[in-house]
Amino acid sequence: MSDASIEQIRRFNRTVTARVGALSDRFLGRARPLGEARVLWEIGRDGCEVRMLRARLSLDSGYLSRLLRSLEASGLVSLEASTPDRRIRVVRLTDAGRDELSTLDERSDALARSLLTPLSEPQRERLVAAMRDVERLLTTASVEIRPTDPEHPDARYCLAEYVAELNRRSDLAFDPSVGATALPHEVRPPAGEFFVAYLREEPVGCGAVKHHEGAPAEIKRMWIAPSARGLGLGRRLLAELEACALAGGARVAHIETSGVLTEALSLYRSTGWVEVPAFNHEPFADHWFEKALP
Amino acid sequence: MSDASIEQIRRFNRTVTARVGALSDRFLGRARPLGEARVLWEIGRDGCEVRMLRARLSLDSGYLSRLLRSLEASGLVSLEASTPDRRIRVVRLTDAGRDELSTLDERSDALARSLLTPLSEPQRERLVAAMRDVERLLTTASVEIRPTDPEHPDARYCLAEYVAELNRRSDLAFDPSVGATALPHEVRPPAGEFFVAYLREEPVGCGAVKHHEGAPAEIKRMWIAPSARGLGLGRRLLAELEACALAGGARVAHIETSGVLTEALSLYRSTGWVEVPAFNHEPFADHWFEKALP
DNA sequence: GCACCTCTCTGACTAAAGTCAGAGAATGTC
DNA sequence: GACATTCTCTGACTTTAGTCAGAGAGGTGC
Repeated sequence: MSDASIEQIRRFNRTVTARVGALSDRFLGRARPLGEARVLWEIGRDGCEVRMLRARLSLDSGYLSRLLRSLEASGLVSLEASTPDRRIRVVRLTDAGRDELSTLDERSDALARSLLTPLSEPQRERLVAAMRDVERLLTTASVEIRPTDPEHPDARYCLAEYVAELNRRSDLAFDPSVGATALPHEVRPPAGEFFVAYLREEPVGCGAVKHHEGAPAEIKRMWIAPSARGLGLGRRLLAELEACALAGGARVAHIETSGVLTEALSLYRSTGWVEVPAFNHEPFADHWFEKALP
Repeated sequence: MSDASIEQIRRFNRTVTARVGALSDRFLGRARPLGEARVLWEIGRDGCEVRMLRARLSLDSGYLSRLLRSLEASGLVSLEASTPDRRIRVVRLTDAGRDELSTLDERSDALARSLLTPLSEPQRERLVAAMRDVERLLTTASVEIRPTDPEHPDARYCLAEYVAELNRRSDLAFDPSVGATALPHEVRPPAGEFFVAYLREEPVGCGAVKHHEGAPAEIKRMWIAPSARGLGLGRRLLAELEACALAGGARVAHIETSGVLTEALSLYRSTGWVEVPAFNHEPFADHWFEKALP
């Protein structure tokens, strides 16, 4: 990480927050306090739980409560108790709120246009492409991979999605409870470890390691949410899992997978894993890989 | 300007202001209101005139006055009257202020590092490169080209720099008052027009048009500040001047220039101008161009 | 010397943003 | 059924941010 990189990022921050940040605040905030505009924006067309809002905007509960009250008084949102759990409140846009959001959208478009108009066509293309890169890489950088209990709701959610995806893509019905080889206690310290990848506090991937004293560690249940693919996240998660296996004392790691998971196959092949003969009888597996950990 | 471009910019704004913007506010602002931090930052190591600060941060004079008072009370800055004009006040950082600025710098570096660390080396390189592109293109986009009176101080500044540069780069001494062909009244409506390019309210380029009823318009005094080169600004300024010539009724435009201005030569050649025999006797000129306006 | 600038400061405001402690309802846990 | 927990709301605050009108000191041009 060179000084020149750091310097470049600082220049970027300066230019972008000055130009985009300040402008977008002005654009969005006109005629409505910025806080309210942000809330309105974040609620979105489909409504949203209040606690979600609080988490996403990281606002004080009292403050948010007041903001919502003010929006309700202006007739832009309506609040109601959530049906299953009546402590939770759900906020929805009224028709007027949707109109307001549309004008916010228009302003946001106008801002975007104001950035593009002074540029020539090739410059515009380069700007948009560069913005796409920055946005994707910052998104990638903001993913956090955290050790999580395999029975934590987020872990369960990921596992369920993983199974659903396998079944969707494969003819064989995969039932994780039949011949289960990654039971909670097997991927929980000290036997192993389970990781969940979070993007803005939402689970978007998982993976597990099973330690085996004096034998290769196993990497299991690696999954990335479709919405988070193409960010290079798989590579990062895999590196994390390998590091975990190594830290657990393994010198070699094993992975088995199904040929229907084509992204996984190419990921393994491009990161130093070599295909080996079957080393177990996982019913859904048809490819087996091995890697020597450095 | 496609919808996809607009959409991409909106996504960018969202991601970047959420990630970089909010973070950098938090990073910079800790233990000190953001307003004060920004002022401290903008004063810089070498001190600065108060009116400069006001212009650059576009703050109300009363508000800035109070911010400076508060910084002075914390012992971070000292104020003194400027020596030539005692109305103007100059702010300087004290030793404590410089320390404080260093910690701001460190935080800014830490922020930059926090963006890079989760990424792989190739990703880092791409992020930095994309940030450089975005920063440069946004800078370009934020340049405003405004019609300005040729005797306005900003216009005079640009002209003086233009002359100085010609003399620096050429053996011939160029004296704009000898055989002057772009006198103020010639490049002021209705006879012509003078343009100044502003970047953050500072003049970074100029150019003039002289209309000639029923004859080719002349483009004159085109100059871009060295600090603003490489932004594609010359091309934009030239387009503006051509548009002005066209709006003034010309169907053809003329430019003469000196071979020492190599960037200008290649700009003209790459934007549809064709070299023609000398059409005037400008003492410093050795290349003459013509372009049919669409 | 006079009128007219320019730059800065002060006082008197308002609005927005954010914090904190605690109350109250609904729910899950044993 | 008691108890802890979760989620939301209220009241009482503080701090930032920003605006506006006007005063006063210092300059410039004639």
